[in-house]
Amino acid sequence: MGRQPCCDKLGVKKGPWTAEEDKKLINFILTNGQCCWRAVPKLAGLRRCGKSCRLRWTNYLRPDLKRGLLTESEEQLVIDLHARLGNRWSKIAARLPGRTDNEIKNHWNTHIKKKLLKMGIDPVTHEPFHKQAAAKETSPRADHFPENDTHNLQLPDSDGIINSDQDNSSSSPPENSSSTDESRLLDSVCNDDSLMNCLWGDEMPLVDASWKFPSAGENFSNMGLPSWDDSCAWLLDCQDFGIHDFGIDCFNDIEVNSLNTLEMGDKH
DNA sequence: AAGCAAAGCAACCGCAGTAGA
DNA sequence: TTCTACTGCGGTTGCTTTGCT
Repeated sequence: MGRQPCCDKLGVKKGPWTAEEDKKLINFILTNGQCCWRAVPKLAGLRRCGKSCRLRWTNYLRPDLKRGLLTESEEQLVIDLHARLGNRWSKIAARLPGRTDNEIKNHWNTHIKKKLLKMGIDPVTHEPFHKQAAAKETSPRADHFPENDTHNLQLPDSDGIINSDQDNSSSSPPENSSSTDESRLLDSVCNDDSLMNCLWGDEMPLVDASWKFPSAGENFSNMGLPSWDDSCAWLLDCQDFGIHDFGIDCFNDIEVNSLNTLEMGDKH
């Protein structure tokens, strides 16, 4: 007869995670791997909903996460992907190793949207505003808000990918901005067949960032973690508690050294 | 230094699809 | 086959930080 509810809601803590909670969650997952999230809070000794644990882990604690602002090229990639995929942040995030959908979504809403508006580009349709205005005059059907304009976006095929021959108008850089370095970068990306194949291949990330979780008893040292440049931020976070508090003794000397170096560099 | 507003971001909410009982 | 939990996703909220007056 059904299953137990995900969490009883009563006595479940909400709001920002404390360092102590993070520590418990990381410790638990590093020891036991990702089992069913519903059981995690109980087993880890957390007064949190399983959903909240999963979110915290995937958006913040995962060791393969990059922290910090998106680079220019990442940002440009997001713009291009958004033009093709729309607000499907998880799909977009899948093409940017080490980035979460939440992070990209936030970055889009706070930075990229404004940037595009400044450039005179509608962040929803990726069309220059002047072009839209012209279309509005010629077509009464265009008389609606872009926010609701899902038809104006190219609908992807079953793989979520738009045919490139239909894509020229929506994703090619608008005329009034084509002289920027960013659009040139985008051009080069779009013109690179192998790269585009990689980009638009079925569920194929730019870099295989699929993060295999160690099964119980296994640790991270032999599972091909992403580069230390990419993942060090996570460890720096861990430094808040002391890395060995997690029982992560699997890091080799080089890794710990690089961590120390980064830590030194981070001091300001 | 204090107060206010804007920006940034972590976390929550609710819905939809999927899978198990 | 139906019901319900699980999971993932996108939208939204609200707290914290930063910048300005």
